[in-house]
Amino acid sequence: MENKYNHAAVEKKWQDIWEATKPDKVEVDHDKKKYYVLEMFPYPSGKLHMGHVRNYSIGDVVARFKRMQGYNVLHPMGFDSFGLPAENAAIQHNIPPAKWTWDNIHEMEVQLRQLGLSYDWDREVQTCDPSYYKWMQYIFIQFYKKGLAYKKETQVNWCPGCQTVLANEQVVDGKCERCKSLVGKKTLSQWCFKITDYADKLLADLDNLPGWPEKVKIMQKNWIGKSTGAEVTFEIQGYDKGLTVFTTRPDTLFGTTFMVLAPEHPYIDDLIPEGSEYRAAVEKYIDDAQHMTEIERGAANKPKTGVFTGRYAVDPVNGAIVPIYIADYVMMGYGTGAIMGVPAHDQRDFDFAKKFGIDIIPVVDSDDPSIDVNDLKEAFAAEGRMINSGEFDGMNNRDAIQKMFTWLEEKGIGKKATTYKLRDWIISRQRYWGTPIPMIWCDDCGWVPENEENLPVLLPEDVEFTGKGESPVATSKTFVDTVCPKCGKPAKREVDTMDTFLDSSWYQIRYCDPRNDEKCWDKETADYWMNVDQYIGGVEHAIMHLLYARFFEMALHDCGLIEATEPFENLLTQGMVIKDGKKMSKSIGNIVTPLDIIDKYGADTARLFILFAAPPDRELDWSDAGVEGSYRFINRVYRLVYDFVEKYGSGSSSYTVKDAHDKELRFRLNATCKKVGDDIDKRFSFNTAISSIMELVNAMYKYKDEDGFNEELFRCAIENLVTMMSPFTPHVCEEMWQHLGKTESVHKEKWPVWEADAMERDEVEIVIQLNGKIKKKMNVKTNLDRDGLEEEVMASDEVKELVGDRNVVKVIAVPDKLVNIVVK
RNA sequence: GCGACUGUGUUGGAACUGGCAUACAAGACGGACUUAAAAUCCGUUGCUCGUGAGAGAUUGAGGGUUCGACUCCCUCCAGUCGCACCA
Repeated sequence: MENKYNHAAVEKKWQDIWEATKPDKVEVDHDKKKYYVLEMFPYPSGKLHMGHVRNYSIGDVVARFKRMQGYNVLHPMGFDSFGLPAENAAIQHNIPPAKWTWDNIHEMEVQLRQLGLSYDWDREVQTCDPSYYKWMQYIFIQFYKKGLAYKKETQVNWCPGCQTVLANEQVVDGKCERCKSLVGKKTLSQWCFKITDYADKLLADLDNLPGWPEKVKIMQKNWIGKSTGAEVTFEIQGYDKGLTVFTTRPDTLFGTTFMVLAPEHPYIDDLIPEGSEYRAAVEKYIDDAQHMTEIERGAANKPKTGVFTGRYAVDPVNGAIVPIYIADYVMMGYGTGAIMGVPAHDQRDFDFAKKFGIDIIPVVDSDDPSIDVNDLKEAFAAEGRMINSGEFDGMNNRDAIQKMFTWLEEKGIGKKATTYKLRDWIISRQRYWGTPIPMIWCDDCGWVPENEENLPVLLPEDVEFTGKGESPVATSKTFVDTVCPKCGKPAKREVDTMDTFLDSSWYQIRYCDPRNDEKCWDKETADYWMNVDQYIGGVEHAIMHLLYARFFEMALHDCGLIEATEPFENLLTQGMVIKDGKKMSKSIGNIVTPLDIIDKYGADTARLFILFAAPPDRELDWSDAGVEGSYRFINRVYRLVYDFVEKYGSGSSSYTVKDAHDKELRFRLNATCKKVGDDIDKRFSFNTAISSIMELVNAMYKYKDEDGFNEELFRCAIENLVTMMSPFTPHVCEEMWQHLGKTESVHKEKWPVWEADAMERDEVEIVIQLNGKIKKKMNVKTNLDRDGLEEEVMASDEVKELVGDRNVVKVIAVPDKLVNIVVK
């Protein structure tokens, strides 16, 4: 051991040893309790950023701590390596996506190893590897067979600049993230997953996830967007089909004064035929709507627009004749794409009615005398008493809603219905760098899945990257033409690839059995490890990734491939790393590169700082001075250990307590063991765990200079200190441990157990309050009961003087804490 | 607009179940060591008043519950994030 802490040498030394001896390799062991800790795997952009360091430092502390507690810990790492940036590199720099990606993966592997993370690297997966995406294709086929995958005409985001389809996440503020063109819409035939089949289960099972942040559950709940109401069918005059609307307010049916169709509604072409005097205006309106972006159309407070169709509908509850309009404030994607307009009780309908001069008929009266429902300034959406509604008059409108459900059903004009905001998941991408969809089009048999023994369907390499039009896969001369797996006739392969969110929806299961060539995983093995006990990642994945992964787990369960129905038992969403109050970004120029920090201070310092500076779920403000502080602390501990070993060498750590200083140090040591363990295990409060370790170190420095140095006790304290720090700063602790004469790794140690008798103290300082204000402090015996404490305190001269001749009204005594004397 | 979260010294943050507000760290200042600097070690350090012992106010603002509130309740303000014409 060098007398000065040399982070570069120490970290290199132990990383090499760990790489050679693989201390974190795990297998199924039914004699041990398992613990599966997982951090969201990175996209291989080539460079690690501070967000990664934070994410993986948190996971590593948990993994190391759980191992010390005796669990069989699965802690894997891999790469989410399909995706658009690789393809952009191909287009811009003519580098094959595979080369670009694999180069980046190798670079990032090196950087991850430099952080000293305790992964079982033998389980590493890369989603772009054929041995991985083979099983992606297998799963797709299982979903297809279950009826969960289907192809349909659907509207997609279309970038006119790049001449290609974009995923929702590639549309930023209504613009293409690459060329900044305004994104429009286009109808294409796309593969979809029936995630909506699971809408109810995805929603209901959120209640079975107490280990998830409330915030994430609320976001998913809103995204699924369940609402219950009624479907009601209106007759259209002179048309043979009825018009069905969805409403959550059937109590307002009597107040309907118009109807609105979404511009994409399928009836429109039929309802307003060629030759109709309204046709031209309608066509123009729909055309304008088509060319509007989501953002333009969806902008809040956008003035209402619309066009009359020339048609009228009949309100089934009262026979009223109401005009039918087309307006873009009604969305085809929600409900039935048509609404009943009740201007008196819906603000949007109110705005529309005002603009088009439509009647406003109130059907719910307010109890508030300041609101006259016959002269509304805005829609009245609150609770009230029914009016103008036939037999429902006089009822509370909430009761009327319930009555209305059965009434509608009896009359055969409607029924109770549930709708969701959640849409089916469009998974086709007109992209190259993704998993090929293993489907074949045969003119005779239609869509046929590739035979499972022929998987994987490999991505072709003879493709051109033009960045335009359809998938680059279509340009391959070897890929497209094939034969039908069913009838053997010439057939064509699907050229679209899968959304990369599919790849990351099941990787957590593949990690359980990552080298299996025969099956996607051995079910028994996967059932041993799954589900993930602790998942850690950024909150930006609260909806998409986490919802998709939950859907996959449920669907895979229904395919008989896995027992669990939820993938992630507990979820920790870590906050962003910011600097000077702003997000780290190139344009602001406030990026701090992990490699620079590792170079200057070492990985242990980077890890310690990032865990110490803020609680894990909050934003973390990067501070160069703070990093210095963490570095100083590690040095301070190192010196403490070094000086001790130089003087005393190795020896026994079984001690006897000799004096008050010894007793105090023993108390501090045990209190720290308890607090650090609890902070990591129960609260993920790494910052306070570290601060109490710092307090222990301060106490040890103080003890060292006091009379009666007890070598064995101090050795015990040092050993426990190094053990407790090892999850945070694994390299330097391993080095110090060795220096203390230990031959086994510190990471194989058991977490220190605190001793109850060490925590017992004879005296405790309590607070004396007078009318709730702190006046004095007093030492009393510990464990006095309420009465005993009150008696002792009230008997003391100090307190008598404090109270004086005032009248004691009440005394509140809290054992071992305080006594509050209420006087008049 | 709806929903969620956050608000504590100069700064990051602590206070876990209502019981000593400001732990731990950063910064600043002072001292020791040094030819000097760095490093290290020790000390001081939220605010106002007071020479001082000490006193007073204080956790975004205001109110409430309580013997006692950073913590619970109500109203409001500011910031961050998510959703957003969802029928």
